Amino acid sequence: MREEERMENNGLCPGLEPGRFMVAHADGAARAGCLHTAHGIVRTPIFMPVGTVGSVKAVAPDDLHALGAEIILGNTYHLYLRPGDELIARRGGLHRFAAWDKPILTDSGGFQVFSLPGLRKIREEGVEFRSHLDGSKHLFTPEKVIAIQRNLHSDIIMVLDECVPYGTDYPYTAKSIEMTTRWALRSREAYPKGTGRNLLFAITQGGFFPDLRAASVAQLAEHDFDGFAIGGLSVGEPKPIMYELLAHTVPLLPGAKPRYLMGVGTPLDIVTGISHGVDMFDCVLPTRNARNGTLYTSQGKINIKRKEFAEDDGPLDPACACYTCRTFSRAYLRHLYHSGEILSFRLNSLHNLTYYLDLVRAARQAIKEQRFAYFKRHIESLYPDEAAQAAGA
RNA sequence: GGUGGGGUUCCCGAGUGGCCAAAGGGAACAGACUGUAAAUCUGUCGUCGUACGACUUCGGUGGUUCAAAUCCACCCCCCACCA
Repeated sequence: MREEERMENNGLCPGLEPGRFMVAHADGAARAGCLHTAHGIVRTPIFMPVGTVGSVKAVAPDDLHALGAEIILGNTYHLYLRPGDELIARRGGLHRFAAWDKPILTDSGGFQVFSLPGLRKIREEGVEFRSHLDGSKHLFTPEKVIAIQRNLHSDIIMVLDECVPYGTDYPYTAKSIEMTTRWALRSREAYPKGTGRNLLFAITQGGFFPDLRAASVAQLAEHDFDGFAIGGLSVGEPKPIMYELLAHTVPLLPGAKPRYLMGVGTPLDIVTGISHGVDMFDCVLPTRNARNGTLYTSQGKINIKRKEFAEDDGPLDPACACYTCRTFSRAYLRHLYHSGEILSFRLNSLHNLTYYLDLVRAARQAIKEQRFAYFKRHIESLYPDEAAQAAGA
């Protein structure tokens, strides 16, 4: 099956050069393509499991290979603080250190500046913050963050950005995108095109103001980044607002470059993103929810801890081919959850990640076969509450 | 047989006259989780009622008191030590 995928890969994007991105199929705004990184080709649209500290929680690389993960995430902030990017560099980089030989994208730490409350100062030079581990003070500059990610041997380096919370006013947001742009340009200067094999992605921001979103994209798009991300969404805003902004922003991003919607989202969010032309996604939901008992199935979302599953001998999802679904009953998975067993985290994570990877694979296939709109309606039908909410009901 | 300690709402366990349907923890039930300080957090948790509230409960029985899980008497059971 892996071999088959590889052949499809070759068939999908013949002659794709290292470091390049290619759109092979389009269906409306949705597109399917390939991104060539230093550690191999990633087929888009893709979901990237989150492995913040160099580990996709509860899941080993073998499992990730089995469920078809093509690229995972690591985090600059966390790995810099512990065990240290230089230590990882001495181990031969994050791939070798973590025994993951496929691509890795590393987030810049911009999100941590946003999400970790407490002492932090954002100024032109960079961000001063305190470690959540020991309270020690650190300074992240755009240049420093690039250096850290190069030490990690990241395949896709994200620039340092400022992610503003929902509710941030217009004047602040307007200034913020200007600084995020300057930071991105400093990042590009610190790591000129052609220096190494790592790709460099810029992050567009703009809060919840369409014109600022457009301005941020315009400022960044004229420069030679390898990809463009949309940051600062799904930070507490109502879903219709996020969807409107997504619909507004994605088409502005350069069509020839990969487009990455950061930190999003639910299956519906992802399919919606794909429909607008997003190529890459990451989110903690499948792994975090797995650990908290919320599982995604072909019938929609279920909470495995519910009493109704206590004597349910059926598989978690009859339509799923993952190890968990092939092997265990809902009753057993519920028991493992209630007993606080470590195996619960692993089996649930395995399943949810399989669901997400299957989802993007199915989306890719639907695009290829020109039936993406139908596919999207099907996914919407699985999450009626969320779809209604997104529609503003 | 003696001496001492104890029996509290599903479990453990606070509570020694009114502010007690009774702290806290656990279990149970339900919900949340979106570039992971998340193996986390929130709610419910005697019965009936949407609620103000009403009713029943602290081993048993009887008593003292305006008022008892709390005081008294007897009884039942458990634990420790001594015989």
